[in-house]
Amino acid sequence: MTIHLADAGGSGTLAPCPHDYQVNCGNCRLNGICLPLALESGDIQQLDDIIQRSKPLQKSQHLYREGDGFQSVYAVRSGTLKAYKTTDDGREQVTGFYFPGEIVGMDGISNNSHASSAKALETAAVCEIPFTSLEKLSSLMPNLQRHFFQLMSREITEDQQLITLLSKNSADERVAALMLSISTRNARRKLSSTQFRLPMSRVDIGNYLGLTVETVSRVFSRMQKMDILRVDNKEIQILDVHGLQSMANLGS
Amino acid sequence: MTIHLADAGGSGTLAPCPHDYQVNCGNCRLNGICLPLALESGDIQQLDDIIQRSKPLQKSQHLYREGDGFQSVYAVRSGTLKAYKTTDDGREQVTGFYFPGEIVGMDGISNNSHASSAKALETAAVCEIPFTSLEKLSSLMPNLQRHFFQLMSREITEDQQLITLLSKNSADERVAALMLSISTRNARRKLSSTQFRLPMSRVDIGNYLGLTVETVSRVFSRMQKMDILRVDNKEIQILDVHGLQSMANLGS
DNA sequence: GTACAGCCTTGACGCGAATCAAGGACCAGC
DNA sequence: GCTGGTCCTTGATTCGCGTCAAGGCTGTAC
Repeated sequence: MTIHLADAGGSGTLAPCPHDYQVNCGNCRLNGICLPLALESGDIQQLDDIIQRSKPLQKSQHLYREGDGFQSVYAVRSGTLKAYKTTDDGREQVTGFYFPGEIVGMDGISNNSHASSAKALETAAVCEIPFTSLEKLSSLMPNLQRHFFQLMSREITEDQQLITLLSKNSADERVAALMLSISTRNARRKLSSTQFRLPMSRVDIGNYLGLTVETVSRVFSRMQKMDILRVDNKEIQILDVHGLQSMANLGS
Repeated sequence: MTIHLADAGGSGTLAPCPHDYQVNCGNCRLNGICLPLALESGDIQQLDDIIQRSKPLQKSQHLYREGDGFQSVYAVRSGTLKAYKTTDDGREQVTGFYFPGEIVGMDGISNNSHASSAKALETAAVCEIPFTSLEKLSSLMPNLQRHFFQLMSREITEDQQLITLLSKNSADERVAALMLSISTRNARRKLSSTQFRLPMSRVDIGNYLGLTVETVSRVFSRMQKMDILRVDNKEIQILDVHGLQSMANLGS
């Protein structure tokens, strides 16, 4: 038996990867929802040229940490990441979960340093996109520039939805909204929208939704009792989508 | 007596303004903190050429409404705006306050339609920046492209700070943090950081911070009793900055 | 001046989620 | 197998803020 992965388990930044894992934007099955969206094949090739692929992150390994110098944004290729900030008193605010096809790291652009940390919730692979290269390419490719503006704008509107959720909605509504969000994002990737495994812990969910673990757990129990969800540890099955939607009770 | 301002008081979108109010980016005293930041004078002229200035908005007049088609972003030149979303049940979530030199409307880029409404809290003037023109100019001027990326990224990090505030901090801490934020933004514009008039109502503050009017009012009373602030209706005087900071108890 | 509307403040009370506490389930390592 | 650690669940209690209610203040129109 041969060990292929040298330098495994390091907790620092990514090491460059000697081989490319035979993946490129042209043949990646996420290219319809990821950055290459709206690019023509010639342009995709150019984008592909600036992207660096490295060995996967292990569970709980950091992609970057709060305060690290900002160099790149990252497209998630597989697995899930969480972005979070740590407050003075050591508590954690999760600012987002990132699934395959989604871009993480855009909060580092404003100060040239990352405003949050990003950590793998399970084994995860990312495509590193050096930002200065992306900027140059964006100047040449209006579609890319526009798409990246749109991605940043989407991050803004999603954050604003979370703000509303935290400010106006009950614990039940918050958890229901998160389940629906995960369901929708799964559907985008042609996965089941009614049955999935949560990549994050109850603590992470609580830290994202502004709730304690106990409350999250109680909400799951309640939903199970109402036959809206079947919950088996991290396995979730949505039994009643409409029930879940009316429980989420989302504004506009 | 001659009336110069025709078409006053309309509640719709901005009417083009026949004259330019003798303002341009080159001589605007906000150009050190606004979009022209980091541009050379020749470039500033080009930026100035795409900007449309129109007559001021009256108090409570809308700049745009949720769902309106997205055409432009806006730089605040004077006065204050609030951005907000209305939930199904008619409640209002304020997503931000915008002071002179700040850019509002970036949440419309992702869907080509505004995700929130923007309304003047007092008489306010804005510079309208048509987005397609801004995109073209950005392709030609790397500094402008970068700066606009940074502005969007800052909006993201600020939203994330609000998320943390809503999720982790008490009513006292939230109000203290807002007062400090306003104080800082005043300082940026060379105004007093310790004495100012709040442009927004208690209701707006509550809708921004996820609190009720009553709670906001109680917090102000408490701060006054502790000699941290002097509150006279909308006039605020910060008596003890350090007290206010420790009350805000902000993470990282 | 008076009247009215909108905004702000203060008090009494109740509810929902945090906190505190205990125990069970699952997994990795031995 | 057993052990220890982490994660999850459930119950009892507490507390901060929302809700309800009443009244005062400010500004504007007349």
